[in-house]
Order: sequence, then structure tokens, then C-alpha cells
Amino acid sequence: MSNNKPTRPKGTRDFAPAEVSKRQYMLDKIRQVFTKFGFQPLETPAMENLSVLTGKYGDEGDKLLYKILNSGDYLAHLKHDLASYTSQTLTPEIAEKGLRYDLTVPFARYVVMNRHELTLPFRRYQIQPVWRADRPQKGRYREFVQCDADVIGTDSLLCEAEIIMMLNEIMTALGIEGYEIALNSRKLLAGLSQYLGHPDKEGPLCVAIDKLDKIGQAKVHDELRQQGFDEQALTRLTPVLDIQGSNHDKLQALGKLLTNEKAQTGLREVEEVMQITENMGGDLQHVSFDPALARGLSYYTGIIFEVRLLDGSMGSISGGGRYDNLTGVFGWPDVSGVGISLGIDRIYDVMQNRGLFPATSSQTTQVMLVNFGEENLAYVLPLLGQLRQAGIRTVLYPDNAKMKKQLSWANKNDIPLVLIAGSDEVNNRTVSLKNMKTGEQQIIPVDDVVTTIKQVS
RNA sequence: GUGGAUGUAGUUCAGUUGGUUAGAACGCUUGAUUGUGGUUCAAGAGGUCGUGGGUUCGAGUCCCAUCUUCCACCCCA
Repeated sequence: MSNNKPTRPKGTRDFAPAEVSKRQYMLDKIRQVFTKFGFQPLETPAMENLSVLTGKYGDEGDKLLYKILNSGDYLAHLKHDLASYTSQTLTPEIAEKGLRYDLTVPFARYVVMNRHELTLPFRRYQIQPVWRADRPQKGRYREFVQCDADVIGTDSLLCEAEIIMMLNEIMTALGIEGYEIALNSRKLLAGLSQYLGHPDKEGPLCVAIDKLDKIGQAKVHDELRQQGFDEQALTRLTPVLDIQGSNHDKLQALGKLLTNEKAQTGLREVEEVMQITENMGGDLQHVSFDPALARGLSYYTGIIFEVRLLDGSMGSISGGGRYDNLTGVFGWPDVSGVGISLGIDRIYDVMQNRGLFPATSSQTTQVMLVNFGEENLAYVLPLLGQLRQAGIRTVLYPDNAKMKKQLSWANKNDIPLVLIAGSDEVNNRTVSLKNMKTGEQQIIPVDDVVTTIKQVS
């Protein structure tokens, strides 16, 4: 071991060829579904101006932003003496750019900047890495890929229904079973907060309620008490969290309990989304109305959803919802949008654990040609060209190494077929085709190589 | 940001109350087999024990700091 071996930044990963193939397989499936539903691809830069990012994710989020030091002599333009700064006041003076924290805010920035060119409603999907200075943990990295699809510029509940259909199609395409799409409405939660007598505490209520399936009702109550909810409110909350039965039963029961306008609107929207989904031929068997779903402290204002695995092996693998004023912070108020984000690193882990990736990747090499040295190349190089011309993934071993070494290399790289064309074969205008799985070997005329290999592979 | 665990060969791990030249398996290289891999057999290479300090006659082992990875919390995908 050398004393200064290279390392990766904390929370980042390398992806070996086999992993990249699997990730691409997964992303291709997702991309196909997005495209089928009329979403257009968008890419934005890895870095944004900090003025775009700061303040959009709360105080916690601001701490997790990666900031980029200005180029050049970044101390030269300071207004005051260096010693008079704290790290908080210094940062904006020496860093004006940061790495993107999610894909939604850059999307909002893009929409506002291009408001005159875009024809709303605009449907876009975006698959790019994002960065967070979080402490790494299971399924949590400092660099990870987000996979978002949003429709902006319409408040039609058709979009929500389409998102449900896309989620179903994506799960089917990836072969993931045993999942549920949890559905709720922020409006219902606002109504609930009102019903509990604390209409101003919707935020804390959402944060607490969201943990229900993780920490249980008793601890949710504890947290709410700390947030200033009284016992009467907790008593009123209990039947809401305890609610059981079919989606329809739950909607009915809550409709009788929460009679205020906000709650009624929320319930009606949930019902309508399910109705539209059904009318579009969608499948509601995985859809579950969950009044305890809250999606934390985010900017959502309408329908919200989350995809979970029934075996509980992983946190949510997808989440999203409707936001009424995402572009407002950039000076364009009242534009409604709805979107989802898929956690592809988590989905990868799930598929890996369940063995859902196809055994043969579409990218591995199919054929290796053995190299017998320079005199032999005139015979072998045309073959290499013909095979590639025919679309067969082929390599010629680059050195005149011992055959043992060349075959061993083919074996380690999982190359199923090897072509051997030494002096015997050259003299007879043939090649030996060896199947590395079975060990079988056959001699074929040199002119039949491409057709034979096409049959075998 | 808070709390806990971890680090020994390329990899996964042993290593006794602190005591000579730090081990295994797998992997790697070479040979048995000068045109045949994957199986078998034989030989070989590879470690300043995460890093920096300290205690000690003596530290992989004990203490402190620091970094890494992992786990829980906060938050989140």
C-alpha cells in the first residue's frame, strides 16, 4: 500500500461496468414510460447561482448546500476586514455558486427564465445527479441521481391520475411487485389541522404524522404535545389515524368526521383522482388512500403521493405531489404544477436484492478473437471488421500473449464465444469456434463465421 | 449537526492477559500443459496492522487526536 493512496469524497461512489449497465437498463425503462406519457427531456447545469438555491429548502437545507469557491483572488473584493467576518457572513462574499440540491428548483428557474418561449402546460422529465452535504447512511449518498417528471401550468387532476398510471407502469416494467402508491391531499391535512383546533400548525402536524408508520401513534402524540397540541386535539386525531378499511370506506368515514371546507375539498380531490385513473383504464389495486401521508415540510399544496414497498425493506422509493406556487419565488406567481421523483439508487438496491436485473446484459462483449501475432493479423482483422459490421460485439485480444492467458481473459470477462484462427485454420481457410460455457469447439469455414455466430448468439 | 460502532494482504476475516521473523481462505503471478480458459496439483509474490501522537524495556493489541466506512437520530431520495 502506498502511503498516499487516492480516495473518493465521502458519500460518493464509483460504478463498475456491470453496475452502469444495470443502472442504464433501469433508467431506460423509466425513460420509456415518461416519454410514452408525453414528457420531454430537460437538463440543467450541475451548478446554480446560490441566489437561486438558498432559502428554498429551509434552514436545514441551506446547511446541506455545497458551495463553490469563487475563482481567482476571492478575498480581493471583500468589503470589510477579513477578521470581522463569521463563516456565515463570509460565505456569500466568496461563493456565489453552488451545486444543485434537487431538480425541482432548477426546473422552476428554467420555467421562469423561459416563460415567453414555453407553451404551457409544459411536461418535462429530468434525470441528473444532485448533491447534498448530508451525513451518508444506508441508501443515502452525497451525490445521487434524481429522476423527476413534472407537469407545470395546469391544475387539472388528470395529471395526478397520469402520474399514478406512470408509477404503475414503471413498477411493472422493472418487475417490482409488492408495492403501494400511497395517496393523500395537503388540503385534507390543512383541514385536519383546522379540525384539531390548530390551523396555524399544519407544518409541525405534517412532520409528526408522517412518521406514524415508523414510530407509532404514541410517539407521534409525544411530538405533537411538544409542538403545543393539547389533549383534546390528540383525542380528535386518534380516530383519523386509526382509520381502516377500503379506500372508499376511509373517504366516507373521514368525510363525516372532517366537515370543514378544506378537508372536504381534499377528500373530493383524492376521490376524483382515483376515479379518473379508473376511467383511463388504470389500475387502483396498488393505490391506497393514506390520511397519515404528509411528505414532510415540503412545498406541496394539493395531492401528494409516495411509493412504498410492502415488505418494508426500504424507505419510500418515490414521492411527489402538487405545488401551487413553485415559481412564485422567482417572480411568477400562481403557476400550478405536479410532479414525482424516483429514488433510483434505492430502486437499484431493491432490484439487486430481488434479482430483477436480466442475467445477460445487452452490453457485454460476445466474441473474442485470439491473437496469434503479426503474420496472422491479415487473416483475423477482416473477420473482426465483418463481425462488428454485422453488429456483433467483438474484440481482438491486443497482444500476442499465450493462448492460455487470452482464454483466461475471455473467461474472466464473461465472453461466451472465442474464435481461434492459427496457422492450421489459416491453411484450411477455416476458424475454430469455441463455446466458453460448454467447452465445445467446432471448425467452420471462414466465410461462414458471421452467419454461424449470429445463429449461436 | 448529535450519539454509537468500525479500520490488519487485492478481498473477506483470524491474531491469546501487551512479548521474537503478523496468519488463513479466496484472488493474483508462474509452472505441470510451447494451440485451449473455467476443474485439479505445486511453487511464488503481496502488509511501516487507516493516519499522527502518547504510555511501555517492548504496541496490531492500551490511551488521545484525526480521517474512513457503517448504524441510529435530525432531515431526506
